Amino acid sequence: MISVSEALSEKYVGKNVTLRGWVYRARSVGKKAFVVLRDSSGIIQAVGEEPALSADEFKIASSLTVESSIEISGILKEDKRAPGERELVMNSLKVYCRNDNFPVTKDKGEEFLLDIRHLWVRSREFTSVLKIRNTVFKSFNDYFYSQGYYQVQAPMMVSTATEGGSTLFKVPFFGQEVNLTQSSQFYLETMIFSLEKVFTIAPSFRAEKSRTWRHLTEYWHAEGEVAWYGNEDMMKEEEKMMDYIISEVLKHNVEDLERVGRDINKLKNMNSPFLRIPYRRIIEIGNELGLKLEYGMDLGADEERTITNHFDKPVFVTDFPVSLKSFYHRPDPDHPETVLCHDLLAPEGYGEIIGGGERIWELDVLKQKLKDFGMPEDDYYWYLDLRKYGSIPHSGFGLGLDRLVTWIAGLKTIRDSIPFPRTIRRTKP
RNA sequence: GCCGCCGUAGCUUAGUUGGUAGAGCACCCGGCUGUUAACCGGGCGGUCGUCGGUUCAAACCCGACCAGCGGCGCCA
Repeated sequence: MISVSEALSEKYVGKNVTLRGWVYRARSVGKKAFVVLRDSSGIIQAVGEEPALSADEFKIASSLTVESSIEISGILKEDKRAPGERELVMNSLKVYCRNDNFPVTKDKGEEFLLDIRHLWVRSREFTSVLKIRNTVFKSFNDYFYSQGYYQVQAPMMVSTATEGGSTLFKVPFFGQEVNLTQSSQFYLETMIFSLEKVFTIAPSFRAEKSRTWRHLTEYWHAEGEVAWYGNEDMMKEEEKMMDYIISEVLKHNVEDLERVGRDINKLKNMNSPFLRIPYRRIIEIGNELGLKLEYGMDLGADEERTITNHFDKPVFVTDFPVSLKSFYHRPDPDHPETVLCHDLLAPEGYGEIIGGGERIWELDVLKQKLKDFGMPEDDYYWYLDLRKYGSIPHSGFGLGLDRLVTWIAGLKTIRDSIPFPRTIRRTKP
């Protein structure tokens, strides 16, 4: 038993081999049956005719249907007429499951593809997305392990919010209520006091009723937190991480990127250092590009698109005004009206994929911030304790892995980056 | 939450001024000695999203409901 990619290599030419998989296409011409077989590694054409196949087998081979599961044996031959220039000349055929009417055909609409996502995940296009996604997740892990980080896990059921409280999912919990987590950040912060450098990959949940190409209700959140790091240290780490992830995708997934239509040359250009532009300057650049921005305004989707289309590499936007960021961001001691933070905006109009920065580590400053934001100290007693006992400067970040995959693969919507997207109106399949 | 849009066969869709539904793909049958999303001929397949209204007559006009999509805001 060998895989399709092995069968396409030189070493099996002339040998009798057996392949298992699914029918990608089936055609018959006169006394010959052509079957294109698909497995996880690729597709290969097989040809069948009598007497190498029995009369019964030939009849079955010439009437196979799309996505039926089969096992075929035969001699591998070079043949310029076959796609891939190698094909299997069948001498036996076994059918595991013959389908009638596989629902996916050449005509497919976006909604229908979401309804039959459990079948669409077999398509060559989506298989390529899954392979790119796999490289992104693996290389994220590998990068941080190589830098001495520890992977940790935080609870998904929590009682405190990290962002605004209105975006929390409430779930019943033994007669009480808990929330599904929006971020593992605060839990990661607790663990830097023992491990110093930690990261996690976990789902985060947002109950915002977003209807956009860049939001999921449940998304994969990669987060890191590092003792003693300042904002600039954190950005440098993220640049190296991004370099590594992109180089790994370019190393393992060129064929996949081509299949999903990604411009690979653009991706090759995405190496560090990335630009660092303070928020104040972004406002000026936006106005030079014809936008009407004022200091203190948040960057909306249109503004972000205009700005990120202006650059051909990712851009760190730093030093946001205090009012635009959540309570845990550390104000710049030299410019207390801004916080020591960064957003990483992907170019080509894709926009924000990372948010991070220094955390407030002084107890009195954090208490004041909680008060300013109208958040009850009691709920955050454990977060405040971190500032009471051996508190240290530290920084962290959160990365939207689905957004990263969307950008790297050049996809139209974040829903195409994940096998089973959860959105405001979709929980099936 | 706000603004906009769509719903006809399993899928993609045509359907004029209101006159009772047509195609391509998939599937089935037949043909073809090398197909490349094969091709050619035939066949199967429709509660026109649901309910109600107007009309001699509704896929088409009106209303309500259901389902979904796009954009904004929020963020990763």
